[in-house]
Amino acid sequence: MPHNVPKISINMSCGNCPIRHRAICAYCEEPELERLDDIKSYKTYQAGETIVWAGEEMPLIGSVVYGVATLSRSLADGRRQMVGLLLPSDFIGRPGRKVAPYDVVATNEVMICQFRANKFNELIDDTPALERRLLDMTMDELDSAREWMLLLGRKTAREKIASVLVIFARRDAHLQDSKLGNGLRFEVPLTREAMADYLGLTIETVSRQFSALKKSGVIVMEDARHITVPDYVRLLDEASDDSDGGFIT
Amino acid sequence: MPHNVPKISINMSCGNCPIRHRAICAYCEEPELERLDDIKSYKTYQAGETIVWAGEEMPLIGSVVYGVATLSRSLADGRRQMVGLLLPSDFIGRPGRKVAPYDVVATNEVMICQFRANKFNELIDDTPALERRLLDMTMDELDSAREWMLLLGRKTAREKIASVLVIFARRDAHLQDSKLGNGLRFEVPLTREAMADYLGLTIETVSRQFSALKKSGVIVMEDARHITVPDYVRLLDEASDDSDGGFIT
DNA sequence: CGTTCTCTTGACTCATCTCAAATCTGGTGG
DNA sequence: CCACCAGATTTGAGATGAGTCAAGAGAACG
Repeated sequence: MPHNVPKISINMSCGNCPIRHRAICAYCEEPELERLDDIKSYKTYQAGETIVWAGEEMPLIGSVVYGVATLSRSLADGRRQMVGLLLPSDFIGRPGRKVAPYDVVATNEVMICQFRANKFNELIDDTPALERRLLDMTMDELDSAREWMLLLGRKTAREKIASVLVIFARRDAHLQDSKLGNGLRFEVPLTREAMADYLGLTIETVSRQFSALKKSGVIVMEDARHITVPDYVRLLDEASDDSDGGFIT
Repeated sequence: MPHNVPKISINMSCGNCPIRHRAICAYCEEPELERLDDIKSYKTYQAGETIVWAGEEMPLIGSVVYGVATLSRSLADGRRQMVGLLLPSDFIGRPGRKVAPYDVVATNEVMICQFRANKFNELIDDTPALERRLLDMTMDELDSAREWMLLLGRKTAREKIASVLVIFARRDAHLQDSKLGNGLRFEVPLTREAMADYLGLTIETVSRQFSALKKSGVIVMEDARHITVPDYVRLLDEASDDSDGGFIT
């Protein structure tokens, strides 16, 4: 397990789980948590490991506890598009689904809180707190998928890179519990290839746009994976992200 | 009202509504339907009318009864991306949402079964059939949004056009209750501009690809809005849609 | 019949991709 | 400690798919 990751005992109970208040279980109270406790188990996957293969039987349903995984689809000739990024507390699977529609790949070491599928399907049917939480999470994902459609369909390569950097910056500030602002330094959690798949670009274009943003002074690159943003508003501007009316988000 | 649309009385009750078995109310039984009946009203919008403005207060929550509407987002400089197509039975709105994240525009004349927002929010909280249906519909939408991400990020202009034609063909076959197959003839329900916004292209490119597919014999164009597909599998092939393993879908 | 809107086509530009090679990095074994 | 290797990243040169700008052809409408 990476050393900068919360220590988790395999016997951990839901009550002291790090994603307790953001995951599918967020709206549950004690009695419901106990039922979840009964049907869950933790499993870890290595960096690079494919957790689920698209087109094959859906082998699990559960939540990411730590690590980053990607959701992606491919065309027959190998062109690949990432369709989602799974961060801690995000949910994998759909109640009642038999065949997986996407590949799920661990980019880091990933721990998943897995539920036994048939048990979970029963549980969700008579646990409104669980179902409502899943609805809210699914609607949030739908909103981000649509935001991503705007990026994929209409943004330039430079805007795409700036946009993904904003996302990484936000994620990092959230993890560190620090504020977004100037001088922010964070790690790029994906390879250039994964970013290319995420943004609908080639890895060469990703690399070139990093260089271009560096040359323009929008970012400072310590190395390929460590970025400092001298002027956060400038970065937001490069992303053409008009969702916020000028507020730092 | 267009003449080829089901006749709908404004006093129609849920029991004989054309979208009764596919909309948000699909899982409801008589008593629940009656409660919906109480808080609903039908409203029609003209072709071209903007039903909801992104960034403004969400003025309604409800279902499309007939007609086609589009969901779209724009960047500050006017670049526009469609993020969803609303067909009969599709749901508009999110319980509890105050600000609309997308523009909703009627392409046809559209009728919407509207619910009073606060009443609907109350109702969904104690009507599991309603909530479960909304969850299923939202998950379906998430799947199609992700499918669309693959198209936007990785398909060529020609593949994009072929893909959207497959969608129109399916929709038409479904409406007509006819089978998909060779010699299929259908109407293109969107302008070239709307298709461009849908596919992340310009209208010129859309037009050129129509011409190219015509020249290759993949489609026959009676006029700009009426297409015949001599060989349906060929069209599927042009779309590079590998989701089905060769079955006609 | 103009008028207006949608659609098509042409000529040219440019952003991104493709193919290829160089550089950097971390890890391995001698 | 150093030489070597594999994988990740960067950079260059040239090709190309889609965009831009502009004009013309249909179709719909009053």
